[in-house]
Amino acid sequence: MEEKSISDIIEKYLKQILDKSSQIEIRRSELADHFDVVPSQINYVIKTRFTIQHGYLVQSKRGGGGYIRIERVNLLDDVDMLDSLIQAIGDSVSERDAIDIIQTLYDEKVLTRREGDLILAALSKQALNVNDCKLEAQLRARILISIVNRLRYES
Amino acid sequence: MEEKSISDIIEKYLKQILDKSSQIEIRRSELADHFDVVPSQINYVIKTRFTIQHGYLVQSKRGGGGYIRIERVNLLDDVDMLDSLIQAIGDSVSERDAIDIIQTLYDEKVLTRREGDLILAALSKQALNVNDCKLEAQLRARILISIVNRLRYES
DNA sequence: ATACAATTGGTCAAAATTAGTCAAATGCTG
DNA sequence: CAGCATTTGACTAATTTTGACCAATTGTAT
Repeated sequence: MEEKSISDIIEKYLKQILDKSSQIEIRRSELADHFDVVPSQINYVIKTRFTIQHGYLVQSKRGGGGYIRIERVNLLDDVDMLDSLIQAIGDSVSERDAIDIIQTLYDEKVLTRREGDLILAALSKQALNVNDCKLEAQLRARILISIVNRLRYES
Repeated sequence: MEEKSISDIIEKYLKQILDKSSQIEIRRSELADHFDVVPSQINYVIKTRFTIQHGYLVQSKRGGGGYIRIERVNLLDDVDMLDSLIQAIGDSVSERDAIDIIQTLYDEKVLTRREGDLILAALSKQALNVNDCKLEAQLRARILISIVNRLRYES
């Protein structure tokens, strides 16, 4: 469907493993060799596709015996999940981050598909276009926090 | 129905595929090469012939592995009602008006109670507070229109 | 212990690869 | 001819890919 770039392929590979084991440890250069890319591309994949907004936690260690560990975290297990989410949102959110956050909330069954779609319509670049990228991202953060806070009152 | 322009031919080509597969992914430059036109003509064809009013949803991605995806979606029955609602919204909406509009959509069973609540959280004075009442009302109108437009179809 | 070499991973920015925008030029139709 | 649609291309924006340089950790020789 959408594995056009090598980054997409690496992402899919890692997520397939993470579907089963909740945590994996890789050797950066090994994985890079396996897909015939430079090592720093692994960092790129992780930075763009395994953020906390996506529901993943990443730890690493350098030097001999170094590794990169990716862990799938279940936000729902966290009693103050909404709090930590608001924490993660901060005071500025790009549209891409918003998509990731809504996707995670959907994955966690906090939102229905339709609710997520409607929220994304509200957070879209088009809707918030205000000729000031900074203000736009701040608005998006405030709206998102307002919605997340509204989620506290039911369900 | 003779296709006079190359745009018509490209449109027909794409719609023939979409008659069978409900979704296609193209590479802009490839398609442009195939019909021997400049890449931006593909954008023209899409913008004039594959709008949401026509029942198509378009998504795209730039950069390596980029694509343009066109999806045929099911338009809902009460599209006319949404049109007149958008007319009524205009380019500025107070929070009070927003509440009324959401209430109407709820009464018409276009929105669930929860969806309405979440939308109102997004449209609240608090969320949109931007120290400029006029801008705030304009933003509220744009967000509301974006949401209403999203209601035109189901994915 | 200390120094140095070896082994990992991290950062950052340039280059490459797509797509988007906009307006001028051109063509077509009433 | 006037007005609208189409075609074109220069400029812009987003995303990925690559590589040079940096930082941390471990192993080893003195």
